[in-house]
Amino acid sequence: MHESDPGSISRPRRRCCQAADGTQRQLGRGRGALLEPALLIALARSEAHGYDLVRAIEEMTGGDVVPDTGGLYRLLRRLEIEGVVTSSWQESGSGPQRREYRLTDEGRALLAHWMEHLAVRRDALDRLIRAGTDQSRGWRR
Amino acid sequence: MHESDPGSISRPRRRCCQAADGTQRQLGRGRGALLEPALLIALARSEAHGYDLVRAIEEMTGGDVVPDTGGLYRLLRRLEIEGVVTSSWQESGSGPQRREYRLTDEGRALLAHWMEHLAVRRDALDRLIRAGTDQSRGWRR
DNA sequence: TCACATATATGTCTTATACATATAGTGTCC
DNA sequence: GGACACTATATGTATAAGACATATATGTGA
Repeated sequence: MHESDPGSISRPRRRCCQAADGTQRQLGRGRGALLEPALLIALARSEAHGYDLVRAIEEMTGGDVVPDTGGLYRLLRRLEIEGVVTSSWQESGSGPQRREYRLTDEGRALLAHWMEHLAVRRDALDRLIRAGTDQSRGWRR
Repeated sequence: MHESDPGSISRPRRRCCQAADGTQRQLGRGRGALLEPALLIALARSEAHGYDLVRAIEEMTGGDVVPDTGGLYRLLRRLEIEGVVTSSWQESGSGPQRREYRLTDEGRALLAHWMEHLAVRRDALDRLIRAGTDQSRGWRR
């Protein structure tokens, strides 16, 4: 019907990233779909427990991806249900109990799929960045 | 409490991408947070109406980002409310009515912010891909 | 008349993400 | 021994993006 005017204009405007405390910990409002592949890559390197994975992922991405621990554990649970990882409680000596996760064959297959995927996404991202950079250099139209 | 075993194991397993029809149109289950920056970049190049933007974005990303039209129009509306774009109906001759969008100064500022952001994300993605590739080459631990 | 392309728009369900919070063990510093 | 910090796993919940279906209107060509 082609109607409707947008409401009465401008607001504070959130940034495209930014956590609640004002720090920039997330990638594009946190959404870059990097958590699952990062987790799989970390686990392909070595079996690990959840808390380790948080730091492994942070390190692998140069500090740019700092997973939410809640989300990470939920993701691990989901991946286990889907047969991508298996887990077992460690009967270690000291400290709180820890669950150790390892990739299954299916998990390795999924990782391989993700790798192709990330390459495609990087290409798309590169093209976008180039388009945007050319733009700001000023040769319009 | 540390309890709970995940349910009775494996399921069909969705891919990390794939649309409902089996085609691969999305990036990582569609979530790459590329739509907003792609739209801003396209609009920085030239004012345009929504339908054009779909194709411009597709072209800019080498066909890897095919925006959902519904989401795109909703995004445009949101951006207008936030003062990032302005729009006006075109009184063109033939065809259905079209709304033309252009970036505001605030929009250009947001784009600049996005550009820094995309660069960070690309670096994170590169590190991830490198970590995963090294991994599959087999030098474990 | 019917299909198709252009063009804008809404309805709605699912999922990820973000953030807060709960819990428990272990060490340390005063 | 109490306060605190760190390790470790987990749940509750609100929001927002995304995916898909569908509605609408105009115009073209078979």
